[in-house]
Amino acid sequence: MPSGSTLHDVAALAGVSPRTVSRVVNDEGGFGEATRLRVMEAIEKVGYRPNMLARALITRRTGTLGLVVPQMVDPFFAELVDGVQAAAKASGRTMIIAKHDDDLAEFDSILETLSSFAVDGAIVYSPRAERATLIKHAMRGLPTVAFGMEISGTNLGSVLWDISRGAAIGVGHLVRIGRTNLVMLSHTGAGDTQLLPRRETAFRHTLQSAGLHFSEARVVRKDPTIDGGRAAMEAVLAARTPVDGVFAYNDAMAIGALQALAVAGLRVPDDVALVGFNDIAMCSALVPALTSVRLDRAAIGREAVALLDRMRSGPDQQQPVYVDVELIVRQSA
Amino acid sequence: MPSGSTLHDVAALAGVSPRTVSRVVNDEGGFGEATRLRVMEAIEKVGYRPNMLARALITRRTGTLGLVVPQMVDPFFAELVDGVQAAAKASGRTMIIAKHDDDLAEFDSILETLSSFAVDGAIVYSPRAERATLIKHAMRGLPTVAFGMEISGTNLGSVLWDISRGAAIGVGHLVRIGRTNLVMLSHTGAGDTQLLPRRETAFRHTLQSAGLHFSEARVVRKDPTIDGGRAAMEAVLAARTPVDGVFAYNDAMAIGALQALAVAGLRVPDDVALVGFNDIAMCSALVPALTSVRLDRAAIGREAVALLDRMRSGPDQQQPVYVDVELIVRQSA
DNA sequence: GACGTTTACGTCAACGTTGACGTCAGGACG
DNA sequence: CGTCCTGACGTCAACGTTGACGTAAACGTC
Repeated sequence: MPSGSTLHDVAALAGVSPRTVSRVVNDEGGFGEATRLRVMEAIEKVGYRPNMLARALITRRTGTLGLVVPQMVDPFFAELVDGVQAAAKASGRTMIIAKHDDDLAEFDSILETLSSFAVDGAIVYSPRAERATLIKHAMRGLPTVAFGMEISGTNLGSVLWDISRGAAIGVGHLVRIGRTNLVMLSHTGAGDTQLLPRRETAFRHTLQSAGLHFSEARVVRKDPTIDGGRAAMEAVLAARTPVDGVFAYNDAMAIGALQALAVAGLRVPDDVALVGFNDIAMCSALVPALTSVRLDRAAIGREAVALLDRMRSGPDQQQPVYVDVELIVRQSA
Repeated sequence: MPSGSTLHDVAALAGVSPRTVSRVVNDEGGFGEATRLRVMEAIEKVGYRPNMLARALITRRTGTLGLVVPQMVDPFFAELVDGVQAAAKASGRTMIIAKHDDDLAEFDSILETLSSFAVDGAIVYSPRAERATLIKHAMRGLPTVAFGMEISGTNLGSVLWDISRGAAIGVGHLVRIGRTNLVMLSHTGAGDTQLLPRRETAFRHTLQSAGLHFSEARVVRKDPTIDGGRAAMEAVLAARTPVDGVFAYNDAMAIGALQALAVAGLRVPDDVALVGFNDIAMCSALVPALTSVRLDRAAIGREAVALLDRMRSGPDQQQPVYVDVELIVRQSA
């Protein structure tokens, strides 16, 4: 089995020392052109590939980044992965991805694995905004960038987006197009304490500052899924709450709401305007196409990779990076 | 920085040799109970974590599997990842995931990275059913299981599902419920030569064996996306092809068709029955819920991991493994 | 032509771990 | 009491690579 040929094999064939082969492979300089050619030829002939394990054992660098997300079935995360991967590729690194399913033990074990593989850094969407695990591994030497939660310190950085502003823009749009009876379809999740209240708070504040009536009855909480969104919308309609505008916690809930409204014979946006959150790709494929608050996944990815770079070369503490949000207006509102 | 403590540190603290610490860590036996306790305590105190790089450099094993898919934005792949990951976790391995975006060079580079990290095996959904790259890395020593394409040899195995049968079942269901004017929404993809024709062939055969009329006009090809599905369905309606049953290449196209039918004022399933393919999770959340041909992702994952195990311990050649498909009947047909 | 500098290598050790093998004390056994 | 075995360690080298350093020849330079 030609399972592995090493620097020695190449060196023997080319009639030089392994160290010289290494120099050629890494293009360190310090070798003649004739030698280089002989070595390259030998490399070709024996099919030499550098052993990253041995290399990383010494250099403690691998050119590889780890990306950790809760899951990938939600298109938001799948698209986030795309964004980060594109950025990593653009800066010449390979990425390995892992998912933790919101399981804290799994999360810890993933970071352990990444550490032990000596990845150059990790980009992480932490389960339930867990900090302790993150800090532990960062202290042990894993440069880490966290998404959506503010954290800093040695080997730690964060990339954030302004959920509150996003929600305010989304709700503000409903107000601006003249809707006065607004409802928010929100998320029951107890764990997501970092992100959850901000949208609801922004919803309330925007209503109040527009002089519109707010009551607790105008926030319905269900699972952040299509089914949850449909159930929430059905609950609103069943309660005969007057409604001409709906702000959804995420796009999945908005899709569910769209279905419930269709079944009830209400037209979107004529009878009820609808705004989603995250702007997953599917939004533009819906009928009517869904207006949604966009988080620019490509930008998020770029910022995360760039921040990691700065962390590895710059001062210890890096400021959190904010990525802008914007409203993508389509047909539904 | 407590970046890394080694066997030596632990050994010094516990008053034994590094080799003994190694024995305790790996539970090899050959040490006394008192020693074990002292070592464990020292490990705890210095926060020792084994360095996988050094270990793997010798043992050539890491307890880690690589999973390579084209992308994860398509829920089919996201759910496939879930299935494989669950199986890997159940058998005590960690998984790292990578995606190749149907880019052959990227695919090669991913397998290279996995190889150089000495993963214990790779589970791969190859771009455009590419074989050469797969074979190359398998020969160099990477045990590999391929999805959806028949391949075998040293370090190679495959897990397959019967696309033809799935398509026949789906179309057969439309026939059985009395639909006679069937249309297939297919895929323009030129690359997917392995999988593509099988569905169309099964569609034609099933029609013919039911004594129904088949013509090329009854197969419309567009992108395998929601937009593509909608466009395809619109084309069918615009051509005034009589239609009371639709078989879609995948669920995304079926969703697009659902939209086009709704816009045209046709009821599903009363006027037109609709069958999708893959049974992504969203099928059950649609209105009407989508009847679809299911590929059991959990079973696929289990079989792939199990096959990899057999490959690493059994004879060189392993037979391809087939995973069953079934029709999940919901409201749309 | 003596001397410093550069170029093109080679040598050796180290990264952290495990495989192979050695050793020494204690116990069983005839 | 000698022999053999076993358990509980230790020693040493090796995995494949790179960092640190050495060196001999070639190349100026005044």
